[in-house]
Amino acid sequence: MRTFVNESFNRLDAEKRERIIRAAIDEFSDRGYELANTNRIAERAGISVGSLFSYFDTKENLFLYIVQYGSMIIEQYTGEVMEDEEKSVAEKIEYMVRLSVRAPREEKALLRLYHEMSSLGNNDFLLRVPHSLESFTAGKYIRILEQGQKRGEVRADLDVSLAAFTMDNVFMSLQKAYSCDYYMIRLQIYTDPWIGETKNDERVISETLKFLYGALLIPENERKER
Amino acid sequence: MRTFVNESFNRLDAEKRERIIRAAIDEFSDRGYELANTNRIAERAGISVGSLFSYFDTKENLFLYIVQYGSMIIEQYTGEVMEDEEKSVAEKIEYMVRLSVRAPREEKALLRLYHEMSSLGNNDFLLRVPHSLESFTAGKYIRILEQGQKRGEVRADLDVSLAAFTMDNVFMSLQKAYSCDYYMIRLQIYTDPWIGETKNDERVISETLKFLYGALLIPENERKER
Amino acid sequence: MRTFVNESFNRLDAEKRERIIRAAIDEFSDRGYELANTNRIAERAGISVGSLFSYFDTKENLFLYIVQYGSMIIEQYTGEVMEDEEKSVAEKIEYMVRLSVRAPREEKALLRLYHEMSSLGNNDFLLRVPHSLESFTAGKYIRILEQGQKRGEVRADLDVSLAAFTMDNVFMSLQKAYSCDYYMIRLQIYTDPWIGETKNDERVISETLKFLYGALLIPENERKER
Amino acid sequence: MRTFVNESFNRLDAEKRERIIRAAIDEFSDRGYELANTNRIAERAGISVGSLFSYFDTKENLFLYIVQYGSMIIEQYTGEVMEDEEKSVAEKIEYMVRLSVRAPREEKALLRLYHEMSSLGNNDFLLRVPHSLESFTAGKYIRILEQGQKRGEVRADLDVSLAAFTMDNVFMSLQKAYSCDYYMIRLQIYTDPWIGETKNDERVISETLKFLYGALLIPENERKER
DNA sequence: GATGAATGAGGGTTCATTCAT
DNA sequence: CATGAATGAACCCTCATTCAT
Repeated sequence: MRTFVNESFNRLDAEKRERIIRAAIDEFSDRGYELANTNRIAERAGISVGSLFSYFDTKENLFLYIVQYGSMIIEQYTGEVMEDEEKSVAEKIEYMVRLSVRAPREEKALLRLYHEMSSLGNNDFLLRVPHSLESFTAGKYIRILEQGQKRGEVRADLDVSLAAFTMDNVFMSLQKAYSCDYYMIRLQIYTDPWIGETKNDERVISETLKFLYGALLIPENERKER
Repeated sequence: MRTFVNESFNRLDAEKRERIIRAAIDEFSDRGYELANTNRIAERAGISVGSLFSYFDTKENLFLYIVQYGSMIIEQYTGEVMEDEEKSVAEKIEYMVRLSVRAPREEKALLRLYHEMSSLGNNDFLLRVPHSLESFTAGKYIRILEQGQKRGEVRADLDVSLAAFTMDNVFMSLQKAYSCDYYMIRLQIYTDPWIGETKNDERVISETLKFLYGALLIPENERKER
Repeated sequence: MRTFVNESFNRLDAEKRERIIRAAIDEFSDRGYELANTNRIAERAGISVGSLFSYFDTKENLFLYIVQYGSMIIEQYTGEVMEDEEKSVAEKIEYMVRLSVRAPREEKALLRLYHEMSSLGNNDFLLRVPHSLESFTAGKYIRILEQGQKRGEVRADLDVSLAAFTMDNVFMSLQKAYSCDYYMIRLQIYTDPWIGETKNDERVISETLKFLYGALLIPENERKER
Repeated sequence: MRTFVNESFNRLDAEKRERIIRAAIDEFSDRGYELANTNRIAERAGISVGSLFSYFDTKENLFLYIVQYGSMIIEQYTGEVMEDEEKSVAEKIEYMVRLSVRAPREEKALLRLYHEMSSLGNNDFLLRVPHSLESFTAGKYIRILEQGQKRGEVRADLDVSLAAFTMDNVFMSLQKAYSCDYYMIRLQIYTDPWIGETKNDERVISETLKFLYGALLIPENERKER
């Protein structure tokens, strides 16, 4: 795995490292890559620019490191539930949908950052972005669906790769709706009729689940016993 | 509807207006909002900066106008098919999925631009973005599903607002995968196993349709006659 | 001839152009290339940095232009005397020696600048430096000596290229002694015994001439009539 | 003689001292004074910056010390030959010319350094530069010429101070032509016609000698016996 | 004495916007 | 109305020097 950080950064004590990472996440997620200001990141972190640039050679490297770091944090959220053999596919999907709605509240900056990265748009910069999170996630989703097919929970006629891709799209869209202003507004446009109703989240969750179950699962009453 | 453009722009002859719009679309979609350069836009358009700023008060306004303009173009693509009473919901969905894969080829810059806007991320700027396209689209999708429910094509237990939202998410993700580098790479991660196979597009389309039909439609053999 | 300047600069009125050139010459010759500050150059010239960088793309280009400009000025000094068929080689040499002592007083900054360029030391930058002055001067000196050989004034056994080179070295060293602190001190070390004596310049001139005549010319009484 | 170094440096063992000096010479001659980096010098020398700055109070002092040191090395090259009573002036001049061509090959960095110093151009800094080498050399050259006059080898009408100065200028120009890129290019401009010929060095040497002999010496057949 | 992490002022360059012509 | 020269604040990154360990 490519490394974007200098040794010296890893020698720092955890508290300081954390401060710097948080300062960078906040700045990048507040203003986006271009508008983020390295001097301000240093200031937010309570260190000098000189130090910042001794830890990371360039603003780009700092950003890439932060993204990589964010990926790890997000991976942890998906956690062990997904690997749990006992859990049904339906339960795992529910876990992910709930996470997609809940995570943004706890790690808003991190998810914005993630969105920011995907927005780098269209320069060569992008090729240096670490896609480890995507690969990891993709593999996990595909495996869940494959296993679900074997167990008779998931529709046998689906191409698991593509089904996993589309499912992930749904998760991602949900996360964005709960972390980025633009997507939040978009959600509100759709849910305008509800405005003022409580328990919106619960409703979003249950409807999204209905959607995904319909798309992916074999209705319980039709499942063959194995 | 808020207007971001000065009168003087509308008095221009169509050819010049078109030139300016294209120059702006290209520049914004090539470099993203922050990196786009108003001087270069003027140059690309063959006019002076002074003129450009007499048509649009600020870079922001220019961008917003361009996005609004792009929305109109994209709206046209969805066209009359969607309103056609003769067409089934399944046919309309198929039309949209095919469009999501095809449109990026024809209007890549426009779609990137659209993505660029959604990436503006998190500043007050965003609140001024025209959401007319979203509102329009949202309404259309909701109506289609409502009608589908009446006709017995669409699952009756769905909340149409939310179902439309999720369906739109799937369309959007598809469009991004075919117009923005980052999302293209992400798609490739999922479809790695296929690499080298031909007819990828057709496969993406058919699998996405399977997904959406499963999520939204009542299987034909279960439909009640009305 | 490579051009380091943008069109816009040439469109400026002469007075402003002169001001900018002088400001740059002064700054570069005062502080040397690395320490010269483009913001200060703009300030000295009474323009904005923005303007300065619209005339010259980079500090490097500005410097190169200034050097090229300086070369032209210096060339003019050598003037027509050198081409005058009536003048003897001895007279031409005397002219150059006197010029080498006098010019630094009138164009100290220019000559320092020239020295500064030769001091850029050892980076690829150097290869972009215009050597037109050198080529021009070299050609002129070589021609003078060749003609002198034909006329029987210059020793026939000399290789004119190398003799011209060494003669030029002597001129250059003299110019530096009169324009750059370091070389001035060096001259003083040699002439320490004289300190306090007046007419030092005249003495330097006459001794340098004696040196060069001895090296290059056939004593008058030994010249063959042609 | 002013000292630019702290006691602590002299207490170091010779090997370490040498390492530091070489690192500094290399860095200064590679990049020039302004671009030379003290952190890199320390690194090249395998010591810490802290130590470096305990030996030398400032970058300037380090540079001045290094120049002084280089002077000593170069002095050694002129060696005893110059003092040898048996040798004729012609032989001594030939020795110096050959040295001027050869030395740069062996001590390129040192000579560049020397050139770099003379390029410091025009700041008060310069006044602190050690001119011991110049004084030493000047004295030596003057003495040689004086002795030559007494012996009837050197033209009696010359002012030895000035003749020595000009002769030194010729040596210096030669050294620069063989150690600094700019002056190398200048030499090539003069010797363009020769390009491709071998034995260029030998030719430069013999022509330079012809030049200097003509300038300084009494032709052998005209010498009075003493 | 030795280390090397930390400092922060400084500089080349860009670009949205203005305004005299 | 059109032009495009002019503006200057803002930003990424460097590096000589210090000082706590």
